[in-house]
Amino acid sequence: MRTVKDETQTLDELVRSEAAARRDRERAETRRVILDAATRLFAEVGAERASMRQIAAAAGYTATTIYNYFEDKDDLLFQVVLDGFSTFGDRLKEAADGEGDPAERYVELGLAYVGFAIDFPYHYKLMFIDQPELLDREPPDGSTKPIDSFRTLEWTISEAVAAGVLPSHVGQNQLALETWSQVHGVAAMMITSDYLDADQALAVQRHAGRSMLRGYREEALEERR
Amino acid sequence: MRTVKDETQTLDELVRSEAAARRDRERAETRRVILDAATRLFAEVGAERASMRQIAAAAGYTATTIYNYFEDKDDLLFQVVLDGFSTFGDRLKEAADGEGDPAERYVELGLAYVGFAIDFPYHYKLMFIDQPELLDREPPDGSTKPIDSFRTLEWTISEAVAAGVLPSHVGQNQLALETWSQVHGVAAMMITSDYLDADQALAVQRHAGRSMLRGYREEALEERR
DNA sequence: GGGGTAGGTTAACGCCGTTAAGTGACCTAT
DNA sequence: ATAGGTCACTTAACGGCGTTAACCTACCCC
Repeated sequence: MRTVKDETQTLDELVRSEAAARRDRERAETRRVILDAATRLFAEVGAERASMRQIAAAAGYTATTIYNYFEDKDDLLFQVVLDGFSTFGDRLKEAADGEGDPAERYVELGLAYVGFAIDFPYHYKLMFIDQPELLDREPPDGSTKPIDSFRTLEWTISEAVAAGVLPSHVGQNQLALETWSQVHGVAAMMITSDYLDADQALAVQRHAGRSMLRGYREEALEERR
Repeated sequence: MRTVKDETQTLDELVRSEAAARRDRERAETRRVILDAATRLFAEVGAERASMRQIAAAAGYTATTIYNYFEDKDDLLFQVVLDGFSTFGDRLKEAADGEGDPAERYVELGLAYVGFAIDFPYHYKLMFIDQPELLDREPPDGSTKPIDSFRTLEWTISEAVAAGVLPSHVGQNQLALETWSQVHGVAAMMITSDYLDADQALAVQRHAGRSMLRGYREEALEERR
């Protein structure tokens, strides 16, 4: 009944590898389904109010199944947040790579930041308001840390300093913190309070960002006198 | 056995009113004990993680007793937040009434805002980050709404506009939103992230606030040309 | 002194996140 | 072909949560 050893092994391995591949595919698919359900529910009712049982039911499973794919609720949240940071990083990069001089790009970066908060308010809330400690968590798969999305900001600022648009004696780190605080303030106010809707937030950022830059530029000019 | 009608009534009423007074006093005292325990626990472990049972135990009661004094956990939280807004309003007023020209007071107001966040980080977190919807809630005892604390900000801004330090064509409401967003950004970053400690937050506010003002003033000057 | 009331308790409900144990289908190997 | 093992998934349970209902008891008032 047995064929030559080589052929048998080859067939065996083929069968085995195809089975393994299918298992992997199905596993990834289930993981995706759960992750999508979690993202939707976190977005709709907030991270705290979305329960594991609800998420599992939305994905077509019972709560305990989630623990086959994620460590716990916190881990599930983290994976959702990682998706958010990926988009966030892309948006910032896009804005920073746009046309215009360093000053213009500085302003555009602020608008892109607020724009992300407008387009993904629930992600923003998770990433920067509710679970800011995730900013510093190391992704298990070795990809870049969330906080690295901010390299774009630092780079844009250093270019602006080099161009003489921002003052150099303040320190680039402090300028980055000031800028980040300012844009985060607008985003956070829009998301958590009723006093700033999306349109107002953009208007506020447009004017406040330019005013900030204007003040900085004045200081940079003085610096060179 | 009965004495004259008048005397009897007087004595009766005296006894009754003293008993009632004692009841009221004890009731207020118990309420205070619970409120203090709640404030401490909310501050120490966060509003979400502090349970009614823990708060009650810290106050020397069982959980259900709290419901004799507060509607529910949310109401308890609100009362803590109201205390915070009282202090907050005082701090802002103090800064706005200080010496100096309108420009100086504008900067000082921003520093006072961040200063409150530094001195009462847990209150700030409850008031503006975790439960911002309480900003608009009406206090049951008819006292001023939390959001009214911001009248000081609006007043300071309108003085600065009148003095020609801030541009007038932007609108005072928008200027207030821009300013509030900026200071809130610094406060929120300090409290929720690890990238800004108290000293840095003050340094950031000092410089960013002045830069902002500088940009605004430039614009106000142009306006009059 | 008897009845009502106010402040406190215990017990319970239906949630929550999470773990342990069990079930059944499919894979593997003889 | 079938026994054994693995893996996805389920049910059951634990302790804790916010909150309500029922009860107890000490005091106030008539």
